Amino acid sequence: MPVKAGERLDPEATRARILKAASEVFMQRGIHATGINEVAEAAGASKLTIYKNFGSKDGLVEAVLTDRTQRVRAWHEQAVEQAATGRERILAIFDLVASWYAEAGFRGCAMMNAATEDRGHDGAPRRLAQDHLAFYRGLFQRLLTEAGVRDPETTARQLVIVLEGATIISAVDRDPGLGAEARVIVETLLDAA
Amino acid sequence: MPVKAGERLDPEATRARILKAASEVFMQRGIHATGINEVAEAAGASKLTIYKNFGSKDGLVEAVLTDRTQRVRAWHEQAVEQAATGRERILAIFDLVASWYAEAGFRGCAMMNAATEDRGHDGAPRRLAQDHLAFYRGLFQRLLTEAGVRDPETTARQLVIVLEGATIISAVDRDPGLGAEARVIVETLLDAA
DNA sequence: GATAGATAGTACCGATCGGTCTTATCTCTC
DNA sequence: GAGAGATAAGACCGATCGGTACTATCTATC
Repeated sequence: MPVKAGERLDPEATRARILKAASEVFMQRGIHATGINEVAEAAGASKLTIYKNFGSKDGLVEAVLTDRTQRVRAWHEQAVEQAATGRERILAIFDLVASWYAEAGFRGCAMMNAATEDRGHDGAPRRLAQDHLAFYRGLFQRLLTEAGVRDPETTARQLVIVLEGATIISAVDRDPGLGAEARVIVETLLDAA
Repeated sequence: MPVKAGERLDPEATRARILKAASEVFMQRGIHATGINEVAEAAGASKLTIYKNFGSKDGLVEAVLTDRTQRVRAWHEQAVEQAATGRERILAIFDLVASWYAEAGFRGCAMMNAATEDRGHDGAPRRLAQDHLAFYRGLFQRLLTEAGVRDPETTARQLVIVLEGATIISAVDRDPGLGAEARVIVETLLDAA
């Protein structure tokens, strides 16, 4: 049948529903391992609607990753704003990711995972992953400058290394404790900076 | 034709040749994206020989990763033995990985990449990746104990985070400078430990 | 209420994948 | 030199994939 009986006809909501379902199934099973039919079933949408909205699987992947990085950035900006000092603001980022590690079904960073799956290509996944890393570098550098650190650029790069290292190990080992461990490293690096 | 004319008939060498070719093509293009036919062509072997030796693609993947983790461990043990003090030995590990980051076509850690591609399954890739992380933890803990660090277990976990973070960022950004950056972090952590 | 757009469901297509099988030809061992 | 094992080359199979086409039916708009 067409349009589930009694439901509103809302293209925006349909697109958002597909994005959410695709994001979840891509994260849990991997992008390459997930077929469009699975996305359609998970989203309660038809393949026609998916291709009307995103053109191709690559287009869907790019849209999912773009949506994801934007949401993650917004969450970080929000968490930072709710903390007081420069140092507290930096630690707030690691408290936020620690809460992600503790979520059921945590599978790492969507952008790094996609870039890893798509290695060998220089397409959207790798570009978006690089942009995502650059966002972290910029955010840390801004906060470190506010905190009066001597070399914000260098320390920012160090914090990104710690963040991504904790993320991938947490995903592989299914260990939510990496959030606390990363925080300890960050405090040491901030003390030394 | 059969057996390339004039070549020795050496099953061990054939198996090793397939492992090497599969390892390279898997790393460059991704495991999921690489078909058995591509492995066969890269190895100069037939599909029959591959399936005789490894049973299935999963078997080949497991053999490649097992071979890889063993080689990496041996290289690390060797690099460690050639350095003098406990601290120098730890830094020797990061000098070794820094040289990997600088290699053309560096694509990250084979075990982490495979586990990421295969997320959603609890098969050999994830198990071997966990074993690989455990090896690093054990090696660092041993060296930190030799160096007289107060809490070798905690510091070892910190060093693994730095190592894996630098590795994935180097792979995504194609930036060999991550090796030097990781070394600086490690020195800071060792000074504080 | 007529028209247009959005959508579900499903069949379908060509390509590719993992895996099997056959054939022929090489090397090695006795 | 005869038999056994190893190997290359490639045809083949069923399943699945990304993507398209078609039909039917819903909602939104005028």
